[in-house]
Amino acid sequence: MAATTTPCCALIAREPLSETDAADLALMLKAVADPVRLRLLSMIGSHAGGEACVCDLTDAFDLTAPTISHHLKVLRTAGLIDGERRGTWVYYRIVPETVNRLGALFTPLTEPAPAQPVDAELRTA
Amino acid sequence: MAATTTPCCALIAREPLSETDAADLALMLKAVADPVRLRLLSMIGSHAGGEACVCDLTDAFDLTAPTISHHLKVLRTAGLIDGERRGTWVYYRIVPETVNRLGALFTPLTEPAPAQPVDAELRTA
DNA sequence: CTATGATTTCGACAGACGTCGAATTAGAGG
DNA sequence: CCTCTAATTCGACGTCTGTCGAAATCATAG
Repeated sequence: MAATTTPCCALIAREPLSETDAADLALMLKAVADPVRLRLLSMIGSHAGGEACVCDLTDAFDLTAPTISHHLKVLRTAGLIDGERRGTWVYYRIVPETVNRLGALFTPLTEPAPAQPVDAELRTA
Repeated sequence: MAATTTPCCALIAREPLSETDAADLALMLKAVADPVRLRLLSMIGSHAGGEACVCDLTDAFDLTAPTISHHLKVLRTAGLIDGERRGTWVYYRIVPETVNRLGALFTPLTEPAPAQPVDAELRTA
């Protein structure tokens, strides 16, 4: 019982990221690397019921509705949030699996190393 | 024994990010939201001895030395890596505290809520 | 001191990105 | 059917960003 534990660093520091994994992850990170989108994500996630109406979000910024809509689309395309129309309003909620994937990249691991290669962890929820 | 535990979501979904925190974090995330910089970070972190020479990194890409140097500067400015010159070569290593801060943002918390407000966690290592 | 190799700085350029106003789509309610 | 409001799409504009080649800096070796 020696070979399966690797008490080291964050996932990103385990082994060099493949070119395609890096490109993939960069897309997700780009989506989140903007002050407005960070706040949107945070507002949606911390809103009562776990979801927020676009109207609530728009009011919280000094930006036009098209701009907010654009940012929401970026987050949605990256799989970080999910939107649903109910009547006149559209409600967005966080997709925890995708958000967690980002966290796993940079969070130090103290657990035993997985049986599968790193790729598996990156791609799976 | 009721008020101090909040078994909820990631830090980012705890409460709405302040405007300044969001701007601050976006800077760090922008630094990492690029395929080349992600791979650089990964290569540095996973390299033997926890550090890598610029020459090693440059060889791994189809990019010119100035471009790699530019990306390293972005990572260094964001506080994600730290460089040191030893003789002819310059060696870079990861700054784990900064990297961990990113992870904490998106990683779900199952621990008791902190005594300090969320701001404290975002700013501290 | 000069030469050589490693790394960074500088200036330029093409492409990506955030923002807006105008126009469009989609329901709700007369 | 018409109107009103919510939200998205579209087109345009200025700015930021990734890349390069040329030049500068730094340290070791002759």
